[in-house]
Amino acid sequence: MRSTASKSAAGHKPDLIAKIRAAGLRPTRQRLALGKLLFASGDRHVTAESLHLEATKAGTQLSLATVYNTLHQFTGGGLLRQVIVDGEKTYFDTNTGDHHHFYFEDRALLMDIPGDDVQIDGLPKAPPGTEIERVEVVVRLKSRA
Amino acid sequence: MRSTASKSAAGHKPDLIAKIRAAGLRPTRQRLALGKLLFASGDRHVTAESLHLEATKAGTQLSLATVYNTLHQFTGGGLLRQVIVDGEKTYFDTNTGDHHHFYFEDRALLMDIPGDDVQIDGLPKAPPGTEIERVEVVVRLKSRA
DNA sequence: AGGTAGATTAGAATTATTCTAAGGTATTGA
DNA sequence: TCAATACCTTAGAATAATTCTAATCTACCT
Repeated sequence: MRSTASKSAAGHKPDLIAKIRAAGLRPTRQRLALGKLLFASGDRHVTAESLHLEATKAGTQLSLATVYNTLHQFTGGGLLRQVIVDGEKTYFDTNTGDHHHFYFEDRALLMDIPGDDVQIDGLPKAPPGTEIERVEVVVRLKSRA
Repeated sequence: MRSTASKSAAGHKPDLIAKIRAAGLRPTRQRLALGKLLFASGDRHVTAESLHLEATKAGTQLSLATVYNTLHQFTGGGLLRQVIVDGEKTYFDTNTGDHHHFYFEDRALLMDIPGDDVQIDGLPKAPPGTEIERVEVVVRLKSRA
């Protein structure tokens, strides 16, 4: 053995490990594998099922329950954002910034709305005793006949 | 018998019967009962379960499946609008006009945003081959600490 | 290296919703 | 008005997404 790096972290980007640690989580094999899939490329939108399939195909064996757990833990740690558009499935978005979504109804596909140009005017104040946590805009698209 | 009105419609507002007929549906006892609950007062937001409970309390016996069916049929006929905010439940809104929602996360309660003052600017065009079906704005509220 | 808190897992449980097949009822045409 | 029929309703089973449970494992601190 030439290195003192922990086994689980071997061959993984320190970035990813730091990211997971920053979320208050241990960098386990499963979390590293899912984190790699999620954060390697640009912004992504996944469901628990799609990510589980992807991980399985990539050779990581883990249960769907773990994927659900991990997605929620990542969300809790600010690494992901949950987006709800169709009541069937819950989507998780690696873009945690303030932004909005296109939703392709036919394909059940979610896409970030590029740019931060979207502006909403004329919103009434939050009712007494409450405060606005977030404003979500979903633009529902259907394919043109 | 002094009247020739059909049995099921007895004692019900002709308005409601017309409304249900206009949606292409027969004014059955169950639909009239649910329609009465839904459209008697102003705008309402219900879930299948809440409406089923309400109907049961009001003395109408009907199955939850019928409530689901009826809500979807009313939606198909343009009498209701479906609103999805939390992935747990589907809400139905008697206000079918163009408007947006406050969502009280703590209470899982939906409320129309009053007025049509909300304006959204800076939205990009719909991607090629698609068209915008609807723009939905949900303002998520949490109670202030 | 060993103990322990935290993580993972399989499978059962839960929850919302839809389906199915059988019996009921509003409508319509005679 | 009445029977035929197309549409409704229903109980219960089925489905699908997600969460829970309790047992086993593992990362990490000492």
